[in-house]
Amino acid sequence: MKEPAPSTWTRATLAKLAGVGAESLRFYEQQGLIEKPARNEAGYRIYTGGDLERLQFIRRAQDLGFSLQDIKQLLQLTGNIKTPRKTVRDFAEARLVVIRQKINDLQAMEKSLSRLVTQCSGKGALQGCPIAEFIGGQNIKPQGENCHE
Amino acid sequence: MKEPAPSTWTRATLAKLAGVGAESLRFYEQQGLIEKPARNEAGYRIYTGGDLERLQFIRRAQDLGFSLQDIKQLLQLTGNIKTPRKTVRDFAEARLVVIRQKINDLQAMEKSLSRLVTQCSGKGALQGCPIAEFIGGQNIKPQGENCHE
DNA sequence: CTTGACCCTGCACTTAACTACAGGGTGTAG
DNA sequence: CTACACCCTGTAGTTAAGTGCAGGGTCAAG
Repeated sequence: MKEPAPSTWTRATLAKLAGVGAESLRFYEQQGLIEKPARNEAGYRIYTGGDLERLQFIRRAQDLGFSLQDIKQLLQLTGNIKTPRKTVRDFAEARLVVIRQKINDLQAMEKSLSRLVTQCSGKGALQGCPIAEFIGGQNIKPQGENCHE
Repeated sequence: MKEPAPSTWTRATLAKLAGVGAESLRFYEQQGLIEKPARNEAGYRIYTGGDLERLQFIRRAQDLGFSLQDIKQLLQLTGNIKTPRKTVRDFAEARLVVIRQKINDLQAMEKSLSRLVTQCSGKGALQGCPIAEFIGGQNIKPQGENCHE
C-alpha cells in the first residue's frame, strides 16, 4: 500500500486518456506546457498521472478562451518554489479579474439563452432579442417584431 | 423624438468603438458574421448602432472560447424569423449545456486562484496545488511540500 | 524471424482568424 | 487645386495551434 498505482503510459495512451492528439503532446512539450517526460531505454516517452492532470487542465483552460501562453503562466504559478509570493499573488489577482469578467459574461449569456428557451417552448410570444439583452440589457423592444413564429 | 439618434459610422470609426481592427470588419462581413452594411453614393460602408452591438457580442463571445462559427450560429438564433421555434430551442439548449460547463470550470478556477491569493498574502502556509485542486478537487497533499516560500 | 502496431526525430503542411499591402477613388482643409 | 486622411477591392502574408509525413527504430504475437 505504498505506491497506490504506478500507471505510466506512452504517448498514444495518454493522448487518448486526455482527449488530445498524440502529436500534440510533442508540441506541448516543445512549448514548455508539459515537462519533458522520462524516457525508457528505447527512448520512448513515459508519462504519469501528473501529466494527465496537466493536460486536462490545459484542455479546459483552452476551452475557456485562454491561450497556450496564458495557460503556461497559470501552470507556472504552482510548482515553482523559487517564485516569490508577491509575484505569484499579483499574477493570480490579475488572472482573477479576467476570470470573474468571463463568469459575468457567461452568466449573462446563460440568462438570455435560458429565457429564449422558455419563450421557444410555446409559452407566450417571443419578445426581445437575446443578443441585445446580453450586450446591453436595456434595448429590448417591448412591442418589437417577434422572431421564430 | 422619433429617431433617438441617427449615429452611423464608417469602418474606422466603428472599428475603434467596437475595439476591433478596421480590416476585421471586412473579414466578418465575408464570413457572414455581420450584415452587409448599407453603402453611400461613393460605395463607403455605413454602419449603425446594431452593428456595434453585434461586434461587442462577437468580441465577448470570442473571449469566452467560442469560435467564429459558433458565434455565427448563436447570432442566427435571433433575428431569423423563419427558423422554427423547436430548432431555436434545441440549439439554445445545447449551447446552454456548454455555457454552464464553462461557468462551472471558471468558478472552480476562481476558487483555487483566490485561495492561492489568500495563501500568498502571508496568512498561513501554502498548501495544495491550485491546478490539481481545479482539476480533481481531491488530490491535495495534506502534508505536501509547499510552494513559493 | 517477420509482421503490425507502436515509438523516435525533423520538418512541412493546414486551419482559423486576422493583418497588411498594392493600386486606385473620395472628400475636405488650407 | 492639391495634400492628406480616409474609403474601395483583391490578394498575399502572419500567428497560434496544431496535424501529417518520411525515414527509421522497438517489440510482442504468431
